[in-house]
Amino acid sequence: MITKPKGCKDIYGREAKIWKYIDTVVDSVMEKYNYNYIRTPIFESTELFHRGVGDTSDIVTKETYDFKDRGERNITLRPEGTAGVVRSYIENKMYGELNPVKLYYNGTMYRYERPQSGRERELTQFGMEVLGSDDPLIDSEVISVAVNIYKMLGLKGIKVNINTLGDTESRNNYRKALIDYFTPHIDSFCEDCKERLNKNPLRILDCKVDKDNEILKNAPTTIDYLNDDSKKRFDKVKEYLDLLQIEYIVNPNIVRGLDYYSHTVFEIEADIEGFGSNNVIGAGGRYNGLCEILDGPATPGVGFASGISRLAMALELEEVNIPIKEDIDLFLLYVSEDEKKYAAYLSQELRMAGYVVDTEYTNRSLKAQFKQADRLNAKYIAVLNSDDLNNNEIKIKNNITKEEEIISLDAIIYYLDEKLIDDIDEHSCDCDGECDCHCNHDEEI
RNA sequence: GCGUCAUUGGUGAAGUGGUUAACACGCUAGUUUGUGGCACUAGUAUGCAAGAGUUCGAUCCUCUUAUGACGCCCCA
Repeated sequence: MITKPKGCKDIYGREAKIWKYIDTVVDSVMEKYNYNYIRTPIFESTELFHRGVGDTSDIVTKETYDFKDRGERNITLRPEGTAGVVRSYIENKMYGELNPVKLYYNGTMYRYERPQSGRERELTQFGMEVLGSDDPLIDSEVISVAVNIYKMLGLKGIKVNINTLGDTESRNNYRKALIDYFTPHIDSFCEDCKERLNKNPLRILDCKVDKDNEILKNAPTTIDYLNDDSKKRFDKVKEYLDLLQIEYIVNPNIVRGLDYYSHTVFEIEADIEGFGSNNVIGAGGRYNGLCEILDGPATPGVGFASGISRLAMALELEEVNIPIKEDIDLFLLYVSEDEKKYAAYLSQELRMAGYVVDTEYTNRSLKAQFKQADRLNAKYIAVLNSDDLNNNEIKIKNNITKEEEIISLDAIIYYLDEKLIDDIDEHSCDCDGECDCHCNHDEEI
């Protein structure tokens, strides 16, 4: 048997519907904030990611899907969305357009990782990038978009952690201060932290092993090393977040691994039982240095990304009421070939008129067809009977109340119209629109 | 790259070094004569992830590989 590659997943059935629902919410919120959808290639020149990420971490050396194509070009499957979007911004000279450029994407990413909770080799992320503005309001807006998407989805227990790394100067000073601070005490830390000391000292701050180490608790924080401009900037971000009524926690241990990050960084957690060791559902930050690294004009940027798979998991764990259509309007049953032909004709007519109609395709017994109709949650069923059809009539049955009526074939659309509109009025998610379930009470998705 | 545990049918799974791999759900068909969902009956793994080894004999023991779940490193 041929199986899917390691760390990949087939999304189908109910799960696929949840994914699609998340996509619709993402689209609608992004559109309201006037972000434009962008699709960039799933693979890019290897150099794009190598340059963007630098060679300090394991990312480039062991965690990307790299290959040579038949033309000997070095290709990498995109491991994240930002680099491709920024490349596109530069290559298409979007900096000459109305700025800032506000973009969002939604697509698959590829990381050569060992699969575990919330980690797959093929993952789907949506994200957003704003290029061409250094205004702290944009930082706040990006965070608020993220939070509002989660709220619209119906997630509760959303926690925003923010921090600032300051500008390059502040960041470098801080890094140096951290090394100076930890070096005399490094023996009391775990082996991994000893490794991190010179490679990536910021990572010591969120070490899982040493999280209770007293020395760690008294470590210098980024905020102590901010220069005045950076400090003011961070205050502004917080001020705007307050204004937007986004709750947040300043968490000095939030860091980003890569050098191009500066100023605002944030992670959004969802407090959900059974979510594994890592409950971060989205993260982002400002990357004012990236555009230049990629040979573009110096352009400030800020972005955010979130994995769909974990969001879907979160929605299921929280038992969020998701408006998923799980029924059909009408199921047509038949026995003879003539009736089958009429079923084919009628189902097409009704589908074009806007109804969700299904019928029998495997020539099963009538009994089996009734079962099938039930499994599909058909609201109405109709057994096509040649005698009725010859009289220009059809027997249609409400599959919930079991009421049966014989109506004229010509009237079937009017009949369904009337009946199904009634049903829609009655539709509710048991909360009468008063709770925060965010389900759509007026239309079905 | 490292570690722990796992892998039996469409599904949930029981089970044992020795001829027919339990039970349940599901599915298909029949009893039912063109109005079902109940009930009853029948059918539904030539095989216990793959390969190699130990053994008279292995689904069960050993090794290797693959995949999965979870964790470490890393985390864009």
